[in-house]
Amino acid sequence: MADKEKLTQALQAKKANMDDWYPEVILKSELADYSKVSGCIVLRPYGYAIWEKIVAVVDEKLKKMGVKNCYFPLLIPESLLAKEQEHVKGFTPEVAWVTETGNSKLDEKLAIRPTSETIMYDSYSKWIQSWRDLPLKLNQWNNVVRWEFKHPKPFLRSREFLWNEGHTVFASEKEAIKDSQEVLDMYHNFVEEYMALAGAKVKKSENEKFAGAVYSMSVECMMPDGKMIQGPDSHFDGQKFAKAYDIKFLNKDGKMEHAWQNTFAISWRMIGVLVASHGDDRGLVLPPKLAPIPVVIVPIYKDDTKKEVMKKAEEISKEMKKFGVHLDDREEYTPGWKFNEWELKGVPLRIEIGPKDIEKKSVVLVRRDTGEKSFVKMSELKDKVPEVLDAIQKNLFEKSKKFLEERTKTAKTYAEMKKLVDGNRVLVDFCNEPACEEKVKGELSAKTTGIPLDDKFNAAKGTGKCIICGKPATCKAYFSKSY
RNA sequence: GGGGCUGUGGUCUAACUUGGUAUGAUGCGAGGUUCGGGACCUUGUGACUCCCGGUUCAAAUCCGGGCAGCCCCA
Repeated sequence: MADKEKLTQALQAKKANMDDWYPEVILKSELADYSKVSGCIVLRPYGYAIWEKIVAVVDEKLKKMGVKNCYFPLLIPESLLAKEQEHVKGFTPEVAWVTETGNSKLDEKLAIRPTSETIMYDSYSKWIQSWRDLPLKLNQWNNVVRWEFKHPKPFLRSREFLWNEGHTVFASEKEAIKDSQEVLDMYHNFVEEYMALAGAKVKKSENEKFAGAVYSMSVECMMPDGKMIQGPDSHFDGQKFAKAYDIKFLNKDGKMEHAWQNTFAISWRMIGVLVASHGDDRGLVLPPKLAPIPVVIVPIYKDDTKKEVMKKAEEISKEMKKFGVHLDDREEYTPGWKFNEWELKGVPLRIEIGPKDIEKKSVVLVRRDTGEKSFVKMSELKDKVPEVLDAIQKNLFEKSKKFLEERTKTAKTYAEMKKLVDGNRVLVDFCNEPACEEKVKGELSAKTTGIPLDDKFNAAKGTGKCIICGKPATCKAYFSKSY
């Protein structure tokens, strides 16, 4: 009971205290666990199953775009890492190094990859000779290490994390830009349609762009406390890396040119956003499209009805196999116990079947998102289950969208922004100068979470003066507290 | 970057102020009884009290350092 009380307390604190609720629900639902290494978490099978689903969907989408998977080494020689100045400056404070093996020191220390631009582009410079070698679209699903010094948080800020890193090369600027936009759209679609999270497509400010990029775009999500968090991103790198790593090709006219490049990524951080956004006082709430177990059947029986109930439950389970149904046939737990456990684990839909249901030739459906119970004829179950799963998916997204809209404000003055910035994202006229952004960081602990992009990737234009410095606004930008 | 809190079987916890090898629950194993919202009974199992050092006849308890987790502020 003590265990239960503790759990309930922490879980019921979601609204009041996210910081307590969030790690608790991750541990109790067996998504992940802490490890002996600070900032490095253990992804347990249930959590890994969600990651596998994310990988499966995104991987398929990438392949459709002509991206091929590959694998590059975990270790990167120091000399390679140092070639692109801005990139190095951005990453070296967080790099973990291998300096010795066994008892001997290495001549050149090796970086554990914080990202793989440097080692991949060294190969690219060899592989790309002619315009016929382009475009080159490679991706790897791997792990990277960034030794952050802020307090780690499972998924949201971990020192090692899983992600994909796509690195594409094109013969022209136009092609590269178009491709980076398609990638961002793909991620945006994934975030909204599969994760059921409202995602804002934005261009990053000068201050927040990726180290080495010409410009960066991302999908930004809002956490329940109104702080923004960066989701998947897509960067246009121009020819910066091509020049640093000597990636050149002979064009159709026989002239040597530097190639144009993009990079893009989505990480397991999104699992954290998913957990925090959809979860409630009972635990996780998973969107059907990413739930390892979308539907669970809980049989209810007494000794004399056990045989009959189980037979029917197995029958239904088989019939519904394609929806990913799991039959909880454990005998050592009572139905009530199972209800609670599966709710904690966020299973979107529960089917209850007991003697009374069999009599009426129906079952009880219970939605995780609303808690709503309904009675459904067994004969209609095959149509009803996908319908309800779909409704849950939509409902989660609509809730997320509404939340983001409610928490989106505009401000005309700095004072107004100061009032609104706690718990909202605030749209203002902005000059896009790093100095202005640093000022806001210092004074309000807030930063830009991007310049809004429309469907055609036009960045929102400024219509007056930057509300921070008063110089002409070159764009509109969202300011908010962020993760 | 600055400040604070915490660390005891797998989990949650009592004892810490006032030093004497650890309380209770949960979990786990076995058996029985139960099963429509975390049932119950019997019995068994499980902790060199985060690590290193110091003080002491004696340390979970006091002191120092480390590690880890959490919170607040910049």
